[in-house]
Order: sequence, then C-alpha cells, then structure tokens
Amino acid sequence: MTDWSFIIGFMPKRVDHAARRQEILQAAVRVFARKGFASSRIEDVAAEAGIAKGSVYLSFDSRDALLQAAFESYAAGSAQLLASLEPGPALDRLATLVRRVVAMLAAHPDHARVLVDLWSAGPPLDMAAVYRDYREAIAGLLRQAREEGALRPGIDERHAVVIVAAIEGCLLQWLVDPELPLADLAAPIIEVCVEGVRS
Amino acid sequence: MTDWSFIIGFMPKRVDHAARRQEILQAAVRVFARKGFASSRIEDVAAEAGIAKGSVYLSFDSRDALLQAAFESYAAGSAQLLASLEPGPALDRLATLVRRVVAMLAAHPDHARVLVDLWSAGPPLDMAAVYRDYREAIAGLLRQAREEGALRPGIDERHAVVIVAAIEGCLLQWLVDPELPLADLAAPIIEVCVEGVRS
Amino acid sequence: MTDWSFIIGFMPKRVDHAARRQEILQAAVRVFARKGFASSRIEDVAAEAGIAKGSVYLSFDSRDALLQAAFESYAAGSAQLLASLEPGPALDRLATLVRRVVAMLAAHPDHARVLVDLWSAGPPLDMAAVYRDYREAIAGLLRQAREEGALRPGIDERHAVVIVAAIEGCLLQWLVDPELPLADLAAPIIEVCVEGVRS
Amino acid sequence: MTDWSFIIGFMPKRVDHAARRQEILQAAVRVFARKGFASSRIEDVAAEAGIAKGSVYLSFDSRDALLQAAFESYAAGSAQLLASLEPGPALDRLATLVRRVVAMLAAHPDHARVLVDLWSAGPPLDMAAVYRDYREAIAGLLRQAREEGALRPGIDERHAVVIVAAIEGCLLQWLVDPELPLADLAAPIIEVCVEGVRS
DNA sequence: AATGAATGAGCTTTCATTCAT
DNA sequence: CATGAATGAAAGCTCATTCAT
Repeated sequence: MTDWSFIIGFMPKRVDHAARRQEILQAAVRVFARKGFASSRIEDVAAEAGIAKGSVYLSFDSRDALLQAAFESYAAGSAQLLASLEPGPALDRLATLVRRVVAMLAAHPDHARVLVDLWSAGPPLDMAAVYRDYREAIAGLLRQAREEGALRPGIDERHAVVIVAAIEGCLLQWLVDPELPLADLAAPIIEVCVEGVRS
Repeated sequence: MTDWSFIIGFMPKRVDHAARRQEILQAAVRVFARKGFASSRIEDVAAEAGIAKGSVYLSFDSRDALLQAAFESYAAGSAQLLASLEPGPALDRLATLVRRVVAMLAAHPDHARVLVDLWSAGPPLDMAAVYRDYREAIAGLLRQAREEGALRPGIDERHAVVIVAAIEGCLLQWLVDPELPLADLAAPIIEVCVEGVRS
Repeated sequence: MTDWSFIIGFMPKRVDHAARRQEILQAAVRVFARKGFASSRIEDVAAEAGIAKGSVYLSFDSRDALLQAAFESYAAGSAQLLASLEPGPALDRLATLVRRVVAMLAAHPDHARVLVDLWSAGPPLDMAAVYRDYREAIAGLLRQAREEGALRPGIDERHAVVIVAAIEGCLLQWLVDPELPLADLAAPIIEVCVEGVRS
Repeated sequence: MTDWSFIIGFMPKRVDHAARRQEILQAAVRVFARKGFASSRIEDVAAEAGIAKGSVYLSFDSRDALLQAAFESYAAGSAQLLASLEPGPALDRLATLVRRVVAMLAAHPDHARVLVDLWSAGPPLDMAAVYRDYREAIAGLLRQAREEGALRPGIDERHAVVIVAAIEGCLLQWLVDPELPLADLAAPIIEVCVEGVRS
C-alpha cells in the first residue's frame, strides 16, 4: 500500500470514521456478550478495541450510546432478514424465516448474547418495535397461508405471538444455558409451530 | 424515632426474622420490577420496605443477595408448580401446565418483570436449572403422551424446549411490550404447542 | 460530656446537620481562598474539613453548590451590614458604612478572597444584586444628605456607583496584591468619597 | 483541505508568525470574554480563530499561555496609556487619565471582561504590578498637584489607591452587571476623586 | 435490633496536549 | 506548517457497605 498522500496533499488521518465506529461497536458487543452490559466498563470496550478509553468518545457520545448502537445494529439486521423472504407457499416461507432467524442468532452468538441487555434496557431502546415487526411479518404469512387454504381454522394474529415466542424462547434458554444446541432447534420449532398450524 | 421499648417492657427482638426478610424481599421485587435491578439502589428497597438502608443488611448480606433471593423465590414457585400437576391424560396435563404457568406470571407481574434481570445475572444464579426442570417435566409429559398414543411420531425432548420457549417467549414479548395481553396467550400457546404435537 | 443517649433512646448520629454543613462550607471557603475555585477539588475541601470526599455530598449537591453557598453566605452578610446602620447625619452614616465594610472584608480575608471567584461565576449567582443593593443603600444616604443640605450640588445616584467602586476597587487591589494594607484604606476612601461630595 | 501549494510554487511558511499569534490571541480574548477562561476550551479558541485545535500550539505553548498573553497585552496597553499623558496642570492630567482608562475599557469590552479571569489567575501573572504602576502614576500626579498647590492637605499615596479603586471598582460593577453604563461613569469618578482631593 | 452518617473504591466523562500524516 | 485523531490523567459524583450510637 504505497502512501500517495505526499502527492495529493494532506489526507485525513483516518479515512473512515464509520469504520472505526464499527470496530468499536463490535468490540463493545463482544465485551457486552462476555460480561453483560451492566458489568462492562468503557475501559473494557476500549481495551477490546485496542484503543484508549478516551478514544471511544470520539465515536460514541456515552456508554449508553454503545448499547443503543448495538440495538440499532440488531434491529437493522432483523428488519433486513424480514425483508428478504423470497416468494413461495406461505408456510414454506415461514419455515425459511424460522430457519434464518435461528441461523443468524447461532452465527452471531455475541450479538445474540447482548439481547438480554437490550431486553433489560428501557427507552429510548425500542425492542417492542422489533418484536412488533416480527409479529406483523409472521401474521402476514399466516394470512397468506389462510388464503392458500394451508391453515387450519382458528389461527390468527395471537398465534404469531406464539411463533415469535417459540424462536425467542429457544434463544432465551440458550442464553441461560449455552449447552443447549440452538442451531438444532430450528427443526423442532418448525415442526411445532408450522406443522402445528397447518390444516 | 426514639425507642421507648425500654419503658414498655421487653419486646421480642424480632417477632419473626424470616417475616422481615420476606417483607424486604417483596419490597425488593417491587422495586426491581419498577426500575430494573441495575437502577435499583439499596436505599430504594429500604424505602419501599419502610425501613432504613442499614437494616436491609440485617436480613441480606449484599445487594446481590437480594437478587439471589428473588431468584430462589421464583425457582421455588416454579418447582412447586411443576410438582402440583394432577393425574390425567398427558396432553391435558400439559395444557393445564401451560395455563398455570401463564396464569402465575400474569398474576404476579412484579415477579415476572424481575425475570429479565435474572436472565442477565450470571452465576451463582442458576436459571439454567430452572429451565432444565421445566423441560424435563414437559419431556416427561411428552413421553407419557407417547405411551398413550396421543403423540404424532417424531416428537422428542427437543420439542420440550420449544414448548418451554413458547411460554417464555410470550412472557418475553410481554416484558418488552406490556401492551401485549399475556393472560390471553395461554390459549394460542396450547393450540400451537399441544395440538401441534398431537397425533 | 456524658452520653445520656442510653436513657433517652437512640439519637441521630449527628445532632446538627446544619452545623456540619457550616463546617464544610467554611472549609470550602478556606480552600477556595487558598487556591481559587477553579483549582479547588472536592477532595481538597473534604480534606480541609477532615472528612471523606463522599461526605461532602451529604451536605452539598455538587461542587458548584459550594460556591453558591459561599455566595449566599456573603450576600447575607452584606445585607445584614447594610441593614444595621444606626440613625444620624447621612454622611456620618456613610462613613460608618465604609468603615464597616472595609473592616468586615479585612476581618474575613478568606471570604473576601472568594469574591474574585464570585465575580467570575455567572448565573445563577447574582452578584449584580449584591452591588445593586449596595448602590441603593448609598444612594439613599446621598438623598438623605441632600435633604440635610450636606451635599454639594450635582451629586446623584451615579456617584453611589463610584463610592461602591472605591470600596470594591480597594478590595480588588488587595486581592491582587496582598501587601496592600486593606484595613488602612477606610480613612482615605472616606476622605475622598465622603468629603468629595460634601458641600 | 488539500494543499496545492506544491503546485503553485513556494509560499512563505507563514507570512507572519506574529500576526497569526495575534489573530489567535484576539480570538482567545473573545472566547474568554464570552464564556470565561475556566469554561473556554482550546477547541473553542481554535474554532473562533478559524483554525484547527492543534494549530493553536504552534503559536502558544499551552492554554495558560493564552491567558498569560492576554495579560501581557492588557498590561502593555495600560503602560502605554500611562505613558501618553500630555503636560499640563496635574489634576487636569488626572481627569484625562481617568477619562482615557474608562474610554479604553468601554471601547474594548472583550478585553475588559477578561480582567476578571486575570484577577483570579495567580502567578506567574502579575496583575499586582499593573495596579502598582497605576498607583505610582497617579501618586506622581498627586505630588505634582501638591507642588502646584492644587491639593488640599492630607492627601497622599493612599489616596492614589482610592482613585485607582474608583475606576476599577466601576469596571467591576459593570462586569458583574452589564446594564451599568460604564462609559458614563468617567464624569462622576472625576467629580468625586479629582474634586474630592482638590484644595 | 435499627439507624443513617460516613466512607472510599470505582466509574463516566472531559479535555489539554501530542504527533503521525 | 496544519491538522485532528488519539491519548490518558484528572475530577465529579454515586452508592454498596460499615459501624458508632
């Protein structure tokens, strides 16, 4: 990587402020996952990121802003996941959604572990909105399934809560007991929640 | 604040140390439910219990001991609930169990709200054991159901995780979004989780 | 000092919270006088008061509250001084006022030294009001002097500013140069400011 | 921000290092006047000067050096003012001096406002010397006035303190209460302090 | 037993100063 | 020379815990 700056003049010392912010956020997520937000010190995050304590404040306004950013990152991932469902029979799409959510959680255990702190954190974090979106997406799939005649009678939006619950409840049990094979739970979730509503 | 007890005669040191401990614990649970454990000060608990800060330490060794006690209280309630199932067809017993767990959570929202702090708290709190017990109880019911021929094939212990998940996941969504009608969710949980495994 | 508390029951550990507040305030004034408010740490004040850092916060909400209290103390002393003038010929009363103000400043050099920090401090400290009161008191004396025919023509409220200025300006020079014999300046102030307006 | 100077040829490193120092100093004085030295950040000064934080250090060794420079600038102005008195009757020269000092303060309110920080600042700032010079100059005028027979008896160097005090005390009251019409106070100061010593 | 004043470790945040670019 | 990201010492404030009364 030749440094051409002597030709084009002065360059900002850090090309990408956003990248540094990402690095710190990821370090923070690792630290939060390891010791929980309540026990995580700014200094821990800085050390994990390999920078000095004060430097964290160049990218984040406060300790709480780190958790907020972790939330936003998670919420964005969730929204993206919900938006990425390909067309097809509704219950197949539902099964795919379940598989993907579980896979995402299992693939990013650090982010998943932070969830317990996001649940604890009050406003301005809006986890309620995240689950509302989940439920609405699944309720939409259930409506589509009914139109397809794939749903047994009596299934409505309240069952969307239960399907979200099955996923998040598995996640919860894994958070509390990491022995539990989270990745293997997609199948039984689908068997219960998808087959459990099929006509 | 003057203590006239030396005039009116001997009084029992403490009518019931255990009762005082209970009062404080219940006050603590209310406070934790209201502001979360992280934001709850010993002084808040003392004020809620109507006693002085230092007096909390006559019944509890530390702030963490309060959370530990809240955990033990919750774990005891859970164990009792699991132990109280009357005989009958397995899936009926399962439905009853679901109904009772949801009813208990809905009836004691303060205790339920503390759960999010219990999930966050690491050792020596052993929430893993609580859910292990839940899963084992439900797995036992599923085994009984299989012997009764009430279970469709392919249902095993992994599905016990999902059934616990459905309950705890509903609780979770309610914690995060109190608008959600927790008490009304027993029915859909049963419809999905019990009917979803029935042969 | 026999401790009778065993007879009358429990007594508050500190009989007088206000007294402790006073002790801390006086310690703070000494520290502020010595190093200036900007360079005074809460820990310095605590050490001067012979207590622990955290104990300062039992009596004062913040570091700024200490300066605020110092201001209030000074303002109260000023008001009291202005209110204590005995009857008599106006210009005699004015001379007495000057003498008393200078004597008070000279007698409490620590409080006087804090004035420079009170001048610097913005709202909510209202030093403007203190000097407004000074000026009004002196303007009142000048009006009385005019009625007595003791005043040469052309003297009005603007000269009250100058009389206050002569006092505070001497104080200022002494603050900046402690060699200056503040206590000896009452006489020349009177000679210039009182005789300078006499008819 | 790219530096094209390597293309358009050599440019003087800095047209005038002293000029840049001046610009920064003036920016600093404005900032100090606005928020006080204690609340003024190096970054504020840099922003006011339109340069980067680090560039301040090319002209000044430290934050304190900025205040020191402001002091030196003020002291120089004072000395110049004292040195510029034209010949004439002593008390006329004194009145002129008062008028000029007040005019200078009123004409440069930012510099005047910094005075309160100069009073607070301890060594190595030597405000004592500034007022010593003022007093000596005025004491000289008073000596000249005595030789001219214009002084009533009993007036000596201590009255020089009072005359300086009248000026600085008016300044002080204006600093604390900007409503006060500083520029209008020259006349009453002269009436009290000059006429008050005239034979 | 009950109290609450006192303690001080520990944490977040700020900002003067440095220095690689 | 100019820059501004990086640093880390420093300070205000909180609060769990102790203990004299």
